[in-house]
Amino acid sequence: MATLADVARRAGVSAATVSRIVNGSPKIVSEELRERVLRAVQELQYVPNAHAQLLARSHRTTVGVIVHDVSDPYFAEITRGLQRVASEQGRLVIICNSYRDPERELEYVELLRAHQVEAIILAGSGYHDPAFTKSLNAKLSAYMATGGRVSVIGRHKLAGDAVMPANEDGGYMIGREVFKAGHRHVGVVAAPKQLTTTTDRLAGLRRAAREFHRALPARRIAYAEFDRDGGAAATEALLDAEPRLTCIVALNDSMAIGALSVLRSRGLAVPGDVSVVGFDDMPIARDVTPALTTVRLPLVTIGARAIGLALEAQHPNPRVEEAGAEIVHRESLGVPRA
Amino acid sequence: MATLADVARRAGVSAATVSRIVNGSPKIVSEELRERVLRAVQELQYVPNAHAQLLARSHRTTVGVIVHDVSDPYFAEITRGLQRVASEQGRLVIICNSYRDPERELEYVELLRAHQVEAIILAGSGYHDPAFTKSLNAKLSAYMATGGRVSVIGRHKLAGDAVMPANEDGGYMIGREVFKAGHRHVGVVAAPKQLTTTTDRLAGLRRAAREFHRALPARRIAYAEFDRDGGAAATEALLDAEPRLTCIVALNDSMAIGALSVLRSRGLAVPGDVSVVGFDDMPIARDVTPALTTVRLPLVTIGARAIGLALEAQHPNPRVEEAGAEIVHRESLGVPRA
DNA sequence: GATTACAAGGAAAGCCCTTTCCCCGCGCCC
DNA sequence: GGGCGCGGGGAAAGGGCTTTCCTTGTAATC
Repeated sequence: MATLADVARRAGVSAATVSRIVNGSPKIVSEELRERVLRAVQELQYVPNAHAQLLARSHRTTVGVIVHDVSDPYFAEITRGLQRVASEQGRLVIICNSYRDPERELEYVELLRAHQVEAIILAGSGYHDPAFTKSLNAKLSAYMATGGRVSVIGRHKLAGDAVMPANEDGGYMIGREVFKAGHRHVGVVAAPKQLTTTTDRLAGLRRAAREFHRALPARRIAYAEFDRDGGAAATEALLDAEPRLTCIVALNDSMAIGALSVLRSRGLAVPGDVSVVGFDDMPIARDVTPALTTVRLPLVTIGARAIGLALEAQHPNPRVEEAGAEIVHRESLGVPRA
Repeated sequence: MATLADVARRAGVSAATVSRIVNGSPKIVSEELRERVLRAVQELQYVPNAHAQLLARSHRTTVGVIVHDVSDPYFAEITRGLQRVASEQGRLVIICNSYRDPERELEYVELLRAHQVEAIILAGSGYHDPAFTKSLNAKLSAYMATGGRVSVIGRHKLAGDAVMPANEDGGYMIGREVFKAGHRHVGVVAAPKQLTTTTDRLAGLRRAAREFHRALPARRIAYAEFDRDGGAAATEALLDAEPRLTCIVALNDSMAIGALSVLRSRGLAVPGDVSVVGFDDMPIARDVTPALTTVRLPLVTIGARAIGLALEAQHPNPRVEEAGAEIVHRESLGVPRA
């Protein structure tokens, strides 16, 4: 690889001059040298070593994002918003997939810190695991202590600024819809218990249930992986245990799609026999049959705000912003069969 | 940020010793010093500066991947395979989204080179644009000239090793199914003309048409964006121009889903009135109604092989591997209405 | 007891760039 | 004509780490 020094030698100038030209420094350089240098850069196919630059420069310009999985539409949306703001502000973003492995999350915080990122954005559900939360917080605090900025999405009790999606509220809103429609035997297709997203959304559902004087007994809640196949598995379990179910509330749209598939294979009509509702309003929700009634979270905005908080000038107090939810009415929720 | 020197000072040893301990060098260090150093590392929350390390070390250990969009299932699958091999081989991967912008692709090659990556993997359709191809090749060659490895997925005429998905063959196979079923008025919902993926898949379709003595006139091919909404738009255009269509071949599953949605809103039954077939077999293909008949590409394997080629010991000649395709029969393809 | 051999740790030379500081020469002013 | 200011360029000091090469102290050998 050609280096700055090679270019300088070839152009017959000092390294300083090359650096100034290549980086467009404000310092004035004569047209003649500029041309010579640019020609040498071309001829040698010179590209500055990014690591050397980062070492030499003091200001940081890249931010790290830790998500469960970018290819999951939920995170893809968040990331989209985040990227937009990042490029507006001239920042590069490094994306890390934790695949919901707390250990890996810890490792990535360290990796990002090693890469001297300006800020770390942590998106995705938290875990009900005090030991883990503590060590994550320790790492995050250490990072913040040295000037790093941290911003989290939908996480309780973590250092740094936070944007909170309306998980509890959204659960409440969709619960109301379901109970308002008259459903009494409602099953919940839930994600793993130790995810805070699960408990938050469930809490909202319970609040709605209380309001309508309905029960949400434990046996009507099935926990499984937070994806399509998990949704299918949980639905099977629920249906086997409670054949009288008239409505299934899935804790996200992927799980709802799994539920739909099981229902179809059992010959149950949706919403004729059983209603199904989802959560998140991912793009595919409108394209399945029947189209999903679900709750929309402003994911793109959430991502944008998270990075916005992180990039703003230093604030003494961690700030918490709430992001609302809204019901999207489509076709998968009906009234219970008489 | 604490530095190596800080740790050394605190532990009362030299920087060399700290480096050896932190990196687990083979050189033997006494138990006593090791403990002192590790304690200092703990107390100072020391994390090595990755850029300084990369600068000081000679061997590269991260590979760069340029895709159109990781959140697109097509690339998500490829990336999954690629990541697996990468972590098996102790490599980190940097993912860059070009969003199908050739300019950005060029920039990313440069960025990855600046970051001293060991290999660059380029995934996703090529462009019918000689000028662009030439400058991309120039950049890639410059990179390879300095020891960089390049491996491309589904791209014609590019430097480096290549893995070729069976676009032409897949097109041929799905075309055969369609014509075998008796369809005579077949419309194609195609991606932009300048993508090689489009022309390759179309070429396969044409080969099948010739074999069955059928025509595929230009007016029955509608070009649009390579996504769900593009599929919808192209389908509208096709239906307006040729109301007698009995089958729509979409050039990927997303476009097929867009087609399905238009057909539904026009009250046309699938496959009763119009059949629809897709391409790629992305996970959602089985969950839409009707489930899509499509062609499956071994995307995970393709990703794995691409990085495999790149990481293997130097080979003089660029190698090209072919990856097969296979038809997945589901419900969206029927026989034409009599 | 002198010599050798080796184990353990340190000094210092890079890795490649940015940026401050300094120097030189020129035109300008009084 | 001497002093000043300034435009244009270079020297060199980092930035934080790895690794080679040395030094030192100790044990082993005859």
